[in-house]
Amino acid sequence: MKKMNYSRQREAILESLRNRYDHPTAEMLYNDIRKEFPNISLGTVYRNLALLSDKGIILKLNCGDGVEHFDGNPEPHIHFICRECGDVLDIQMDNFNFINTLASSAFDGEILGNFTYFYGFCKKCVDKRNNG
Amino acid sequence: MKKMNYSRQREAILESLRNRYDHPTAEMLYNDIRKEFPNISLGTVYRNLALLSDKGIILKLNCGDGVEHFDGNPEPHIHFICRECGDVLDIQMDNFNFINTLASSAFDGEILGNFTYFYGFCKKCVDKRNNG
DNA sequence: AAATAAAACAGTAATAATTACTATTTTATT
DNA sequence: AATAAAATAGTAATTATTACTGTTTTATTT
Repeated sequence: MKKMNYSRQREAILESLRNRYDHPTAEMLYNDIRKEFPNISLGTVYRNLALLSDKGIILKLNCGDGVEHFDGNPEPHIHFICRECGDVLDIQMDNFNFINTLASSAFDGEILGNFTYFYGFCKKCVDKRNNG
Repeated sequence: MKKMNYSRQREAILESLRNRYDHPTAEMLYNDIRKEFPNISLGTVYRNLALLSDKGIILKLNCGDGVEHFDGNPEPHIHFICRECGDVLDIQMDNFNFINTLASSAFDGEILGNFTYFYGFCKKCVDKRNNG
């Protein structure tokens, strides 16, 4: 694997991603980081996000809206997508990978893992519906 | 909802999709249908696939490769993606939606459903590895 | 069956997300 | 300080998908 030199931009991208919990797209991060690096290039953001997810330092998510989302937490975990506001949230469920065993017994091949997205309405939107 | 007139092209698209089990992309279906309708337009394929999935007659899948896949079986079911050959296969698992209940108790909001993809190596690729 | 209106079409142009290219700058090594 | 590799900004290219336009098909009404 190719050697990785330090870069301020990459550091800022990673830090920015780790400081937020909304699973942003490349463009969202770009807008964030521009405040600190006014002339960073969108290509730089994309390239570094690809690099970081190749190395397993971050996660790339396909939430179903046709745009790549990124997650600063590389540990496999479960996600939730709100049908109302579009937010992508974490669900903390330990030992969820038992479903791999379950699937293995229903499938003629080798199952290594899964990616699972739940959808529905987040607390914020449920509250808004009930109160507002 | 808008009324739907009959069209030969749409019928051919749906039939072609139902006759294959590899969860093709719009382009793959296009190439297939061109044999019967040499000057069908790719836009027509896209438009009809969108229409059909809006009506719940087919399913649109996001398999994580950045391209839309389609499934002639609109019943929610589980999918498997081969890391080797990229094939998208069905897994027949009844009562899988108990995981919604499981997730509900770990999440502060309303869970309506899930989409779950397993990945690994399909039988074909496992066999190839062992024999070839 | 002819007339009419709505829906669908083919073909093409436009859009959006992402990747590739290039000349320059930065980082790390000698 | 000199050098080579890696990264950058800025731009161009690519890919998947959607929108537009004038024409054809389908369905409805006379």
